This record gives sequence, structure tokens and C-alpha cells, in this order.
Amino acid sequence: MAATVLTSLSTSPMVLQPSSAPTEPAARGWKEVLSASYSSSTSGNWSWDNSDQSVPSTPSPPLSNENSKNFLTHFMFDDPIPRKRKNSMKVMFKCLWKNCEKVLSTSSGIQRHIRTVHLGRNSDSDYSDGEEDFYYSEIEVNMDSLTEGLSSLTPTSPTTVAPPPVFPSPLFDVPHSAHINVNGSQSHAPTLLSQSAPSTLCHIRTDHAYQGLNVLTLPSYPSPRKPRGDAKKCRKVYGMEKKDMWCTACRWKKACQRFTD
DNA sequence: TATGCCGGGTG
DNA sequence: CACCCGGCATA
Repeated sequence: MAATVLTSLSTSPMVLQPSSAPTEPAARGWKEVLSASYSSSTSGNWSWDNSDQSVPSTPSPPLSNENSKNFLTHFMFDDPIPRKRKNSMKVMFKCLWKNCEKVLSTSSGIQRHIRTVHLGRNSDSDYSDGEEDFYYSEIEVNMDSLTEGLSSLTPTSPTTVAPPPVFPSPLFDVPHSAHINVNGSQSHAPTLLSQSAPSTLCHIRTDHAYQGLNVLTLPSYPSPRKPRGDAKKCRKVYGMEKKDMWCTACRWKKACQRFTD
């Protein structure tokens, strides 16, 4: 099982021999991608797969090396979840506004939707300051298990109650993980909602989160990060001296139990 | 910079 | 379990 998966993605650039081609694009490879691909998301569990998404001409040399394959197995010990192959994916634009699940097929459409419905802009003027960009996200939808109109009446399986629309807001998360994608390897969102149902969206690309101007002056939203209450805790109250007066949790650098928020 | 504390140790 | 601490997010 795992072997087959590995086999399928073993078109890897991991070559042991000194590559004869000096400009082999993959030669700069793994270590670099490794360090770069970690985006500061909360789960430090990245998994990469070469979902050869639409790049048929990967310049990997035609070598079939059993050893390197084995080496790879140990290298990426993390469970290589057998992922579904790309079949019919379609980019769509999903509104991320709270409790709004609107999905449109064009960016202009979703922009207008956000502008008029959520931002309360004048509908007749097409003026856009780009703010809408923060409230929608480009997604890829698997069309197999999904009929065209995925609007509101989800007739899907009874096991998966549609996850409550509580997303940590598009901004601030997933900074630019999608960029370090050197033709072939893809960084993937870990296990958020992918594991149970291979049905709906595959991954969200929020790479347009930084657009010229403000990230700071947004309408302050349910802050995506926990604000960390500013009550004084044992450390602050008693000070480093008198440490023995701290609650045990504080002494162990755990969440304070005496002065909770 | 200091503080709060999560995650991951050790005994 | 109790206990400690590296390291990170946040103020």
C-alpha cells in the first residue's frame, strides 16, 4: 500500500549520484524546500506529495533506483496519506464571510457579491478598493463528488455534517506556503478537513492575502489568534523572586491556574 | 524586551 | 503522574 504510493511519487529529485546536468533544477532540492516550506501554521505537521498537478513535463531523469526509493521511505517517514489523484478540479471562488458559503466561479462575481452583500457598497458603482480580496478565497473543487450547484442544500452523506462555518478568517494564516512550489512538489494543508471525506475542496490558496495595502486596518474581526488575556499572572504578581509563591502551573510554565482569564 | 504557556521532554 | 524547560507568540 504505502509502497505503491511511494512508487507513484518517486519521480523525486533525490538523486544520489552527482547529477551530470549542472543546471538540474531539482538539485537545489530537498533541504531547501524543507526549511522553506514550513509555514508558521499551528500544526507543525507538513506533508508533501508530488501531486503532479498539471505539470506533465517534470524534468526528472528516467532513473529507477530502488535504493533511493528506500532511502526516501525513511526520509519522509511521515505517513504519506494516499491522496486522491487529480481528476476534475475546478477553481472556484468562495466567500469567507461568516455564515456565508457563497461560491462563484469568477473572481469578479465573488468580488461583487462581497462588495454588495457584505461590504454594503453601492451596487451600481463598480469601484473596488481591493478589500473584497480578503473575504474570498480561491479554492479547487473536486467535481466528482459534487454536482454543479453546491450552494446551500447539501445532500451529502449523513456522516459529515457540514462543518460549522468557523474558519479562522482568511488572513493571517498560511502566509505564502503556496509559493515555494518548485514545479512538482506541493505543500499541502495538513489534516484539517481532508481526511474524512475526499469530497469537497482540496486546498485553499490564500496567496492573495497581501495586496498592496492594509492588513492592519481591516475591520477588526473575531481575531483569529487567541488574544491572550492580560490578567496578571503569578509571575508578574510575585516576581521571579518569591517564585515559590506561584501556583504550580506557573512554576511549571503551564497555563496559570490561580489567575485565570 | 518580558511574559504566558504549549509541546515535549525527564525521573 | 510531578516536574522541568526550549521555544514561540504575544504584549
